[in-house]
Amino acid sequence: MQMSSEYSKSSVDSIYQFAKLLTGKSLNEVSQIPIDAGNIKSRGNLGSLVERYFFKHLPPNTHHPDFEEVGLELKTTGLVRDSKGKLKAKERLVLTMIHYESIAKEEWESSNLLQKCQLMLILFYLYQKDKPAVDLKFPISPLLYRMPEIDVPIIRRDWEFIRQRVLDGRAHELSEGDTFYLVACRKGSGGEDESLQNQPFSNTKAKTRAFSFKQSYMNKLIEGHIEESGIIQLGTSDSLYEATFEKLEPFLGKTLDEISRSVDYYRTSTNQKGFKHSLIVRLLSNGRKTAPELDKAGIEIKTITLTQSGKPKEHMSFPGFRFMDIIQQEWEDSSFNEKIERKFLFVVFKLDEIGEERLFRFGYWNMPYKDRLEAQRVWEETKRRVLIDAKDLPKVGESYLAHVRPKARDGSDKIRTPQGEMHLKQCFWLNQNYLHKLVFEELS
DNA sequence: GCATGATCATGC
DNA sequence: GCATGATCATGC
Repeated sequence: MQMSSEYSKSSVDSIYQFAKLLTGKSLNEVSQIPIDAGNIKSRGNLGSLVERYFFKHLPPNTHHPDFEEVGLELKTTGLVRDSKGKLKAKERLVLTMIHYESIAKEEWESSNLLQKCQLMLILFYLYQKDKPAVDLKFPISPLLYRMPEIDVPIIRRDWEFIRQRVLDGRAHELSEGDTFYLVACRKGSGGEDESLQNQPFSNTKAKTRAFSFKQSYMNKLIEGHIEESGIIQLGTSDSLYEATFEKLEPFLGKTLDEISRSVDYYRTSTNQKGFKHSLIVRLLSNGRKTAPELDKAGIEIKTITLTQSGKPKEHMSFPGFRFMDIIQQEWEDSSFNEKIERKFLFVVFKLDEIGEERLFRFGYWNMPYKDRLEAQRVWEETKRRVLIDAKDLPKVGESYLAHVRPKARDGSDKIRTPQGEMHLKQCFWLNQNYLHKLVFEELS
């Protein structure tokens, strides 16, 4: 992918857009400065490596946010997969140290915590044991976290609870279970003397603590973020899923042109009807015309384009059939049956306000049994009617699932019917309405 | 806006 | 030359 080497530190959006370039990559793959030998092997501190090698930004050594000018704090945090393959927070997100002396004098509105954490850019990397930090990938797009209005009262209450403990001279009694979203977590090494601090209203030393968001709070954020960005959560770590995800996810929301440029493959004619399909194959196969791995798995890549209102622009066609063939076949060995039993990879585009197509979502899918029965019904009905009158075949209104329509090279692409006439070649189509339901109910 | 009819460029 | 995935076009 072509990388822009510049971003503006005075624009949140610019920083955010720049950060998105990390999506699907590791720091090593995108770093514009060679990474020092010492850091190449490092297994920790990815956050500061990202700041140094990716953002080329030296954060202020103060309690101000990393991007001070726009009040944006940068966080880098780990993800792991649970047993079902879902992405989860590896741990709590540490926000900022608690200074017992100063928090006692603070008000919520002007608190250090709020200044630092109401606007954060959170980068999620996929944690892998023993792997150098610079090789860890960022599998999902960064999250621009603005403390949700609905969460503010709870976080504020948590903050006030912790502050009150300090005011009561009970900072040493703080525990993670005290609060709901925001917790005072232990910070520092083994709990030896050096991790003890003075507190203003008691002579008892208190453990060094930092504000952090609970792991469960992080999981909620991640879940919401994944859903919102249309990322499909795949219930498997199968490498094919993984590979597709890594290739497509960075382009969610991107225009067709941007995807086109990324693989250096362009539409040559406005009438190139299979262009998006070819483009996606190239994107998935590192620029090749075919994706043998997906072919081998019998995966059927289909693109769908939605109008601004979210309806599929077209029905979806399948290979053409010959009248003289279908009347001799059984459903089980028909090509339509063979096709719909496959696993599909749907890649969905949507027209934006100015008519530009953007990658909207994608996902694997296979047709549920009940719908396969309906497909069979339409197929049997087609076979029955071809024998009677090949010019009268199931129309779109006759099934919620599929219908039959022409599929020909041109007006002369006609074939013989059992009635002895020549008629335009036909194929099965999945109905727009069915695709619509599928995209919105089964792909997310 | 929908149903139906009619093709298009590509790649093997 | 032909199958394919997909889109364009027309009429109501």
